[in-house]
Amino acid sequence: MTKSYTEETMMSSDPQESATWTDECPGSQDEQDTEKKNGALDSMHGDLDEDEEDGFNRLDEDDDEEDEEEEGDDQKPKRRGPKKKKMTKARMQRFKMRRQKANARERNRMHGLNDALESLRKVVPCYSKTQKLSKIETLRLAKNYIWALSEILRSGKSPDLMSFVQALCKGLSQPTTNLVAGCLQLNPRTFLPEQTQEIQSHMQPASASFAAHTYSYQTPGLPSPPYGTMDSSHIFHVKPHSYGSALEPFFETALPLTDCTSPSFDGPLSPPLSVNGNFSFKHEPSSEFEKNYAFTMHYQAAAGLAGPPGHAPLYASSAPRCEIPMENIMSYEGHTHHERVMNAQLNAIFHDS
DNA sequence: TAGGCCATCTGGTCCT
DNA sequence: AGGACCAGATGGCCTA
Repeated sequence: MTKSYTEETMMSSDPQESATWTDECPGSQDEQDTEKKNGALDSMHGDLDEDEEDGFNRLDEDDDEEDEEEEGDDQKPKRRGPKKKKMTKARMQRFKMRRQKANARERNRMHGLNDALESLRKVVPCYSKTQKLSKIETLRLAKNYIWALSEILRSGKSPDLMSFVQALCKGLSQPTTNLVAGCLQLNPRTFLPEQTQEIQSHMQPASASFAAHTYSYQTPGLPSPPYGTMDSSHIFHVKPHSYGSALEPFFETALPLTDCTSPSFDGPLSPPLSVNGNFSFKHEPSSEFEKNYAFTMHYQAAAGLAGPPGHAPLYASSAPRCEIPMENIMSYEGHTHHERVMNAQLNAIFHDS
């Protein structure tokens, strides 16, 4: 929705015509919804318009009835303090005008909030114009992403793609997890705990550490599943048509790897892979597992940025690489100059030194 | 049809 | 007094 309910609009709308003030703003579905809702609500007020005096007198009567219930004695004063002002037609109009202005402000405020959320969607992994993440999933994914990037900077070591995706998907719903995996062209089954254990055995220490972090936190207090579970079991419940099912029986018996009681981390992780899609991954399967599943991400020379000098070589690991067409991960269109600058900076982080 | 997600309205509270 | 912010309520849309 792009409509902006200006104060002029609100001010120009005669309260007497409140049932139709939104008719001046036809447009999108949202706008039409707004019109419908406003119309419905205004029609309620419209009823008040017709007999507003009666309506507010009824309110007063209700209050009086309450007083009678409370005090149960007609001889006692019905109300203490200043007597309620009678709602005259003029006061009713002012009230409606204030309410309309407040509603317009609130709409604009929420639109601003949604705009900010949309901006956030564009800078977290797996941005898609067609399949938008929900608000809550966007926030969770962003939190994971920030955590993952921070962890990379802190440790100066690059995780493998699997660990990164696991971190990204922490606490996310199953559909979102599938979406992230799909965006990264990963088989969600590779997140399975068993696989993770095997992966970790193949990992370079840094990656293993990263994965350990991945499973060392949980999202407490989240609502009903699939949200907020520390284990990754929901990740395995992928749609059959989305991914291979050769190992399905195996995964169905998978045991949770995660210690769901650990409060050490409250958010998911996400790899530096999406922001601008410029990271290079080469696929050189070096193990049977990797040949089957793995797209192990290798962050070139990520070390040394956050770590002590001379730490960089840690990242020139022998970990397998994969080449991921980043345009599939995130669309570049719609990114602002600022975002591109940020992407360039991130690239520098992972490619320099 | 139930549940999830969303936009909007609304009244309350706090701040300027 | 008026605006910002918040949370609850409500109803629409969509999907499994």
